Amino acid sequence: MTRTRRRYWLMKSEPDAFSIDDLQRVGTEPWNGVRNYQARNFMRDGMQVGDGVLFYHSNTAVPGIAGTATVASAAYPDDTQFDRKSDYFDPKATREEPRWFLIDVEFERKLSRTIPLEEIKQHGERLGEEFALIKRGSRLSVFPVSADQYKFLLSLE
DNA sequence: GCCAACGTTGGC
DNA sequence: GCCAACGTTGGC
Repeated sequence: MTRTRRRYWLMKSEPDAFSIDDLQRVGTEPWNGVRNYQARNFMRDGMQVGDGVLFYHSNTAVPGIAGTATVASAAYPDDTQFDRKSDYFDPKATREEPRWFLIDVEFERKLSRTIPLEEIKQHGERLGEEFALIKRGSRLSVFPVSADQYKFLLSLE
């Protein structure tokens, strides 16, 4: 078997809906509800068990990186796409041809403090202006982070 | 295949 | 709550 270098990702969640504390409580959570093709493709085609995840709190008073997690499963179909009663129901998806995939995310640790977006932005030059978190207008909720970016961001803790 | 209209994201 | 930026939908 070939060994694959661990990859890193950033995943956004609105803490009112699901926070790092919620993840700590449940341990592992299926990352359902992603309905963006680019984000889906990262989960379906890019992620592997053991990959590192920066857990980001969005749409909250102080948005920022709140914890770390790991990818805990291979990609599989997001069940909510088949559930008529779910907000994430997709009438065009079928069991035979699912449209949306997810992975399980496992709690690693909560940071001693949330690293605020405002502070991260001050390191744009260090992180690269193309970094999706600080790139103007970027709304992607799942995207790759380089090993260097990962290490640097956590060094701000 | 174009593109206007619409819905969503997410910082502020 | 506002609204800029973006992605998706659907008529043509």
